[in-house]
Amino acid sequence: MTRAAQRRQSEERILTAARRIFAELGYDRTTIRAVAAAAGVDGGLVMHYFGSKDLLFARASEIPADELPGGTADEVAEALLTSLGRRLTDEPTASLAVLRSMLTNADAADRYRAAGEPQLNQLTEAIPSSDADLRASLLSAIVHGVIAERYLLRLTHLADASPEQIVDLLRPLFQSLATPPEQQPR
Amino acid sequence: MTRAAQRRQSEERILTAARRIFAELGYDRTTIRAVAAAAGVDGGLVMHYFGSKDLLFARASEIPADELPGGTADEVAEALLTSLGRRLTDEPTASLAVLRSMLTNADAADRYRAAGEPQLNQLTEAIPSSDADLRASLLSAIVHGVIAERYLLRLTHLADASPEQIVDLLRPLFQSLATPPEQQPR
DNA sequence: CCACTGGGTCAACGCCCGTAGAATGAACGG
DNA sequence: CCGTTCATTCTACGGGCGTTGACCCAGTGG
Repeated sequence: MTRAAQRRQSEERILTAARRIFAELGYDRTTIRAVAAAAGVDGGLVMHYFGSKDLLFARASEIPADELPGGTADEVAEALLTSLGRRLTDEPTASLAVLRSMLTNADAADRYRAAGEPQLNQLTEAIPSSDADLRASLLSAIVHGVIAERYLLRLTHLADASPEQIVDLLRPLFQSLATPPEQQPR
Repeated sequence: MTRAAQRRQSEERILTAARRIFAELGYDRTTIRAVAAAAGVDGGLVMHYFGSKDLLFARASEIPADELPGGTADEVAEALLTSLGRRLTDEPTASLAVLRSMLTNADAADRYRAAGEPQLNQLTEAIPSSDADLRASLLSAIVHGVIAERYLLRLTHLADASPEQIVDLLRPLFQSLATPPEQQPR
């Protein structure tokens, strides 16, 4: 195998292992040695490629931004539900790594805020109300609360439920938050 | 000062410092030395009194159970809102210590589950629906999600909002979750 | 007043971690 | 074919941690 390919493969194996272990144990409890062992390489190699544990975490927890399409409050709420349904269907390991670490690691907390900010802004703009920012924050808190308890804490009823069931139960809540009283149809 | 009083005072100072630091940094990042320093004593004394870091955490994070009165689904939902309002008004340090650590510490996760279980059961029993357990879990997830983002992540809009404002926005959501369709007045 | 209990301190041990740097050997380019 | 690059490993250092046990000294009870 060529050297370039070898390197790409090793980096990929390290990143995959890092994502899994960071998501399982959080930043503090994952050790570079453990990641290296899971990837089948030596710890020094991880250093050599990624520079430090912080940088490895940064690379392992890069999250593809899940943009919400603009539109009316109802449409944006529905888009947020769809996005949630997707994240409840296939487990997003990289964002779980951030979620698992955000309460005990400042970097992870920043990354969490940064990842949620565009969604938050889009929600805020779509909600026609003076307390739009608080409503948007509550929506975001609900989404992340559900994901955290399902995947990280594995509370049985949330872990066992189907994505559709959860999304259906949350739909009226999202509509209620997205639609202030003075805008609701009577 | 008598020796018994001296000891009680020292234990109390240690526990208070431990609660604050555990809530701030989480289990892993708080060191016994830091707790001892904050309490103005030596690290060895903490060991002497509490036996181990785990036991100290257990003692520091004892949570007074916040029982929900029974009743109809609506009443229980309102009681849950009241309880939330109380927790949004005066910061519950001990339960923040658990919350901060639950994603990275198995003990904290267990304590979190144990603390939420009675509320969860009471909610489940009050909700007249086959998916009552999922609805109750969602309610619990929302409560904890809001508290976590307000106190631990300090997302500005949630941290700045008044408890009343938050409770008022959540009331319709709680009613929606507590009242399944076939029970709703038309 | 004296023997003793017990609150409190201090220094040290053993462990694990992130990180650094030298060493090795196989792919590479001319 | 040979010098060089580079993927990879190995060994070690320095620091922080939980935990331990010896030690000191002020209350305490008789």
